[in-house]
Amino acid sequence: MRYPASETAEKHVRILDAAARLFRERGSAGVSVSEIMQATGLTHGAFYNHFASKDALVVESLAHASSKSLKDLTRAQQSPEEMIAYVQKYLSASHRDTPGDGCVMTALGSEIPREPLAQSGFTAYVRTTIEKLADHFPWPSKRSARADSIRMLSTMVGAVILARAVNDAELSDEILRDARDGVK
Amino acid sequence: MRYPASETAEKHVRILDAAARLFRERGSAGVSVSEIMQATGLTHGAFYNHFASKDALVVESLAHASSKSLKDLTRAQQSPEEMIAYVQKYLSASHRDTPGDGCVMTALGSEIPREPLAQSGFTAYVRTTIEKLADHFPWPSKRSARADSIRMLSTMVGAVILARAVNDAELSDEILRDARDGVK
DNA sequence: TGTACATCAGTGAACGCGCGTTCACTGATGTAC
DNA sequence: TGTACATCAGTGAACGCGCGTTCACTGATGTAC
Repeated sequence: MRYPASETAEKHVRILDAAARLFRERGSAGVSVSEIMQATGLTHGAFYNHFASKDALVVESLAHASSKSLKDLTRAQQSPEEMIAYVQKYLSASHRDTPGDGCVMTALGSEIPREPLAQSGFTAYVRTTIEKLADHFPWPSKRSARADSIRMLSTMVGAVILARAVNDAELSDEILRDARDGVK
Repeated sequence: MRYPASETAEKHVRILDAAARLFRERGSAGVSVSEIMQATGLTHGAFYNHFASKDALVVESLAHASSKSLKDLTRAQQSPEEMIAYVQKYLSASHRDTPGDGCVMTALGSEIPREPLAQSGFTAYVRTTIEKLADHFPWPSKRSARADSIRMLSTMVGAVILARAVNDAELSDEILRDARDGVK
């Protein structure tokens, strides 16, 4: 049957939200179209009224998630203290424990090379993050800010990925703690 | 038909080698049992004479790959210069461009949390790598060597993952270069 | 404002496909005598 | 040393399953008059 036009756009966003969360939690190959549609309260057949293919959803949902993360970073630009807080939160147990709400780089970093269609969006996300960190984090020298930003982002991404992968809680906490201590 | 007993063990290792390479290149979900067996010159049916399941192969082949990587690191323990060279090589374009021969952390880091059976082996690999870097890399202070080692490993892993994921060659090179410069 | 009809998002059965896994069969190897 | 037979790794057809995708159908919504 036909549905109110006002609801269609809202459902589109709900699919994106559910997909962005599930893909970050389980990888794009680890979630089926049916599961995503079930999470939005619809059936799988309706999916193709919203997206051309699962691949297209992967691309769009990761861009969606990245854009949300960038909004948080943009909000933190207000002050050096908030930039430091942003990085500390990135390296927190709560970020480690909620990949579905977290950064796409840490949730899917090692899978992106195998998703060629998602690489351009991902690259833009990495580039913008590097620039914002370089421009607004309180670096000792402005001359080396960009290189410092790249190194810090690499440490953040690597630390969260390792902290999630390791099945020893103490080692995981230690990795995050040491990474945070390197920022202070 | 029956085959020479001497060849059986050798075939087992060939399966492990092919699996370790393909899994690092394409992820464990991205490679089929048939492909792996084809890569060793056998048919898929023979697989179950060597391994109980695909999951078991994932576990064993990643342990196999990790143990090979650790041998390289152990070889570098001979001198501080070789430890620095090891890290520089880790952060090289050649490591970035050959994930099938490279470090399991960078090839599969963000997928390990979804492979519970592989986590124990992975954790042991991370722990040993941290310890070897802490013990043999020329750190300025022995007191902070372990925390420095964890930070450096995080940077190495994050930088190679980002350098592989990004589809802009300049940015990719820049990430590796800046990460290397942080080590010198 | 009321009526008749076209629209189109959602449903759920059905599709082809590739996957992990099983199994009856093969036949050279290894062993018992 | 020679012979008879049991062993067992490899083959390839077959299995059930879940996947992405398609499609005929439904019926409330939006529109034309």
